[in-house]
Amino acid sequence: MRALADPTRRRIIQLVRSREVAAAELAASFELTRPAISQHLKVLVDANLITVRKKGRQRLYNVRQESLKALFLNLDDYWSLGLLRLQLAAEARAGNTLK
Amino acid sequence: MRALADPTRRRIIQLVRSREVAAAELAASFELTRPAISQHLKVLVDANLITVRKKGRQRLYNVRQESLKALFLNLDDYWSLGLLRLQLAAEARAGNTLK
DNA sequence: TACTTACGTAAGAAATGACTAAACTATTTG
DNA sequence: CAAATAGTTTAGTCATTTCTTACGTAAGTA
Repeated sequence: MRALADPTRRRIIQLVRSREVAAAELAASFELTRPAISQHLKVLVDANLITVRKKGRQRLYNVRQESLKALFLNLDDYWSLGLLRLQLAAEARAGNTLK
Repeated sequence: MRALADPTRRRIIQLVRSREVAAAELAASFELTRPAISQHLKVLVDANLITVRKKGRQRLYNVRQESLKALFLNLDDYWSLGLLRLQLAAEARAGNTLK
């Protein structure tokens, strides 16, 4: 949860959400130095929110959707939000366009 | 999001999740001084995650579930987690015990 | 009115966090 | 092997966060 507190890290997650991205490419998306991004990536990896894979001399980062989902489901439960229940109703109302 | 980074504040949210709780009662649940708790409460109120109500000389705090839900739904969308979709399927599988 | 209760606010210390520049490591390329 | 590339690690700075103690305030009580 602490790992999600920083806006840069949240953007990183968004960038690696759909595909593997190399560290340099990530750094290019920000106005920060590469070490700064590298450190953010370490935090995210340590928090188990993203994965790293070595490919040649680059490191490819990718989101770990399951961990993010688990985190949210836990909080939903911990705080008795009934979030999922809510959405269930909303989708039923909307005519069940997906399934 | 930053407001949720602190573990003390997350516990506070849990404590005020089901009913209104006075500041002193909250402080008693932690090994922190009352001013410390008061400051955490301020952060949570400023972040619009909980509400305050004056009753005589006490201040009653209560969670603002809608804000929390909105926060999570936004992140779910921002990160394309499809969290709700996932759960929808799980519940259908479980036999739709709630509705 | 004076005292107590239930808080909040202010000021400052200490810890944590987010950077940068410089140095280091591993991998490919000439 | 030497040089370049892709990246991390280290050391140090500055800003923010989190706490405590001391003080201030509003509401009930004797």
